[in-house]
Amino acid sequence: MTSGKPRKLTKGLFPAALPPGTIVDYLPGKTIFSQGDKCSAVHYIRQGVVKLVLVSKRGRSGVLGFLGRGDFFGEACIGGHANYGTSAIAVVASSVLVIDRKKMIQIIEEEPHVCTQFINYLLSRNHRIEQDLIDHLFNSSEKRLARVLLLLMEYERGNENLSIIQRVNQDTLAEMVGTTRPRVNFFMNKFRKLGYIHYTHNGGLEVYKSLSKVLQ
Amino acid sequence: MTSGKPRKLTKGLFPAALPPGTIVDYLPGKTIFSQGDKCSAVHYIRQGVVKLVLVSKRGRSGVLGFLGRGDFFGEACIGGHANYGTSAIAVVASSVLVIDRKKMIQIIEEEPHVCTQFINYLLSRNHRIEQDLIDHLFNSSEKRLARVLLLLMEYERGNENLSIIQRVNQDTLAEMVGTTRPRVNFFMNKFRKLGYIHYTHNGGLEVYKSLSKVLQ
DNA sequence: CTTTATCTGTCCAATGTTAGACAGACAAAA
DNA sequence: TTTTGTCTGTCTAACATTGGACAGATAAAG
Repeated sequence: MTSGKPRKLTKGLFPAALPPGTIVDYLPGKTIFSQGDKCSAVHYIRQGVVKLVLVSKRGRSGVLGFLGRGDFFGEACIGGHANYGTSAIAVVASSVLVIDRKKMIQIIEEEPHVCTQFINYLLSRNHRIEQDLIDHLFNSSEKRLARVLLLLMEYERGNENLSIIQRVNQDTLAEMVGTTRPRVNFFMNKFRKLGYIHYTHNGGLEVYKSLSKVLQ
Repeated sequence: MTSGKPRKLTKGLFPAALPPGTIVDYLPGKTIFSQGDKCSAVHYIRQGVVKLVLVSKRGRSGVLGFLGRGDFFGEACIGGHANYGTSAIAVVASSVLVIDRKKMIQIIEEEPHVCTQFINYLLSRNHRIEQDLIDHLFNSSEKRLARVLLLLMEYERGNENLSIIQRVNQDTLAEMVGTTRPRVNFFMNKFRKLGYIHYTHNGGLEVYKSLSKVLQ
């Protein structure tokens, strides 16, 4: 581990080293924790997809992002946050390792290997959020929608069962993009007319690589 | 450090523990590194304010954020990024500790204390970026501008010399908010008419707490 | 079967935003 | 002094977006 070569986050490397915790399974749509709940455990996704949802002061809700296998959430409690800042909701059937905050801090302090891995994870997570911010800084909602769809397709590939896009409706897309549902609908139809996406017979959604043309 | 109490990032705790590096001073407006440069060192702000600037594919530029004393930047290279993703520019006279990537990785691996502190830092940084993203998800550019001004005033208070806001013109504000300069101008005048901000005789800008009313 | 709930497709008026331009104020440089 | 550069204030037409509504399709629940 003292190699000078750039190291990348190795997804799924954690489970072995992680402290013992409770494994909890969630059905699609189930709430794992709610915004404002007391923040006492770190969560690690063993399997599945989880979305982080936020409700603004004025009651609007937004999706902060989707997380998949190997991602942590609720990790802010390590840094001393008393309450979760978002709700976490399972998008597909998901298996989550729940690790007590104290245990997590302990193992981070005692296992240099876990500590450096966690740093790598945080850096990559950081980068992802930053990309989202950049997306909002530069792109129109049409482009943001295209980007969200393309990102979702990556999760799709990671998961064997093609069930994610089935579960993400135009409302959720609007919350992710930060716009309204009619607007999402407008662009979805546009993308369809341009042949960038396709609605399958069984209510699914196919996103083609050509959609990336929208991002110029 | 095995206390169960929530711990917060202690700003300015790093310097003693950080590996030896080169201290470099920058004058206001000087570029510390440019987007695309080879990424071989982590930077730590001993004193001053630095902004991270990004140029999009289509040539638009945006400000990703301001960083102050105790913040790191260019830390993505720890995670294996080969090039800096943004430019870093000194906003006021700044003193920066430049730490070789390998040395930083080494000390993180060898000093549990540094490792946990760095994790705390990354968590807090993460939170800040997330707040920016939330801002873009929910707020209009008027509110984002108000928020940016209020955030800048916090830096102002941290620094003895009231020189930051003097250096941040409407162009930069537009880049931070993700809108156009005339739009910024429009809102600035609106805020002024409402008595939320005030242009001082010497070209400075005073932001009053009442500006937070804009954020509802 | 009927009801209920959910999702999509569509429309519209009001509002927000962009991209470009141009003039005036001002200070630093020549 | 003149020039140059930078910043603010202002305007406008084109365009993007919101928020609200409503109807139809479809599937699940009673």
